[in-house]
Amino acid sequence: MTQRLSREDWILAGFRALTVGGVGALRVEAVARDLGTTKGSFYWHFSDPADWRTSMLDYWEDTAFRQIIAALEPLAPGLPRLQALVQIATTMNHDPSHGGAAAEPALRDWARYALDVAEVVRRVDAGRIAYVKDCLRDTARDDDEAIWQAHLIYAALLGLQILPASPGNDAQTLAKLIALLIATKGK
Amino acid sequence: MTQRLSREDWILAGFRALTVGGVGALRVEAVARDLGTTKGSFYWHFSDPADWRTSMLDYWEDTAFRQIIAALEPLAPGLPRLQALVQIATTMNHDPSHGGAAAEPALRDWARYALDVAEVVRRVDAGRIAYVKDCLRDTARDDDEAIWQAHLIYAALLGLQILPASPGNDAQTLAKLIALLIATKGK
DNA sequence: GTGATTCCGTACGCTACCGTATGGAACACA
DNA sequence: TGTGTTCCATACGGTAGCGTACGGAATCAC
Repeated sequence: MTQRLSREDWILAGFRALTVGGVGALRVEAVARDLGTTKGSFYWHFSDPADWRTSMLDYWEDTAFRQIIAALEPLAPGLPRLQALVQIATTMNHDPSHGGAAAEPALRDWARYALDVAEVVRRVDAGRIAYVKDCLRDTARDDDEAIWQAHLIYAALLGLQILPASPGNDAQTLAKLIALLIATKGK
Repeated sequence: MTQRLSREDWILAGFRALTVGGVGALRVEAVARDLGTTKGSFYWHFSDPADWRTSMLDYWEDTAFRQIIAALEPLAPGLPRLQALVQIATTMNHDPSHGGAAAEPALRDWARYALDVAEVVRRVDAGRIAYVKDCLRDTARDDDEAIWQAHLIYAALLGLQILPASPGNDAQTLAKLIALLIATKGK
């Protein structure tokens, strides 16, 4: 038992609550019970729930974008990175519920009711799409084609994550889509 | 002002609340204020909030699937229906907030925390995908290909609905995808 | 128009959460 | 061992929603 908690403990607990129960589960006293403590701890580490949520957003923006991109740096640019990205995105979907991809649907829903959350999600989406577009630079005919292809790939990825009835096939479906898009080069 | 309310009035008001504020906004007294009445009305028409939500699910399952499919019946089977379906799905996204497509993201998030909701959403998704697959019957090489193509198209549609401002048009992106999939026939 | 039925307003007790205030435990360090 | 700091538990008042009870208004039947 970690007796004394840190800010990060509360942030991670917040993501667990968000993943399991959605935005409505981001309540101080409920999460305190989950942590085996009281809100006395919370109000020591955070000024108010808004402060908590802001910290969660900062944390997520870091793990959801920068860390993944950094993990792909050692790979060769272009298709290898894109294929690895698809692999990561489709497999880490149901990972343990820390601040990773499992909380993303709830976070995306949260963004529909809170402007600051929407802004963070927008930045992450834009960054990811730009990254995918960059991976398609050599295979696409021109810049416009790379843009809409990246958009389509990312949208398909999001949609497949939503659909629960396609386990295991997500990576293959996306691979087929990418192969299809590349095959149209020059046509 | 409609003085006396019906069950359906409460159901539609529930979808408005769901669209604007998410699952957390499905509260009796708050929606009662929105309707200009009190919860005395609610507990007359419904036994409890669970009854309310069940009725909303029934209503949605009807409008989200059966009505749309019925609207496509007069069209010729195959591609015409699919193209019309894409047109409907991409344009009615931000329609007035009755129990239509605008509430669907919130409903989909709701499904992640409630088993009965998840079951309804699963049925609707499965039905829609089967319908798309049926539209692809003549253009796909075999049944398996039609299945994964339908899966991809529907996933892309969902993903594009999530992404806020798509460059160009969602309908156009989907049209390109469909054209691409059809062009691979026989290859 | 009057009686019965349908529908709604209001009041009450209950629970859950927020935010603050305050005392005290746990720890670091001398 | 003592002392200051860090961190947490508890208690309190306030708000919001749930569910019920009950009375009264609106509407219908005839």
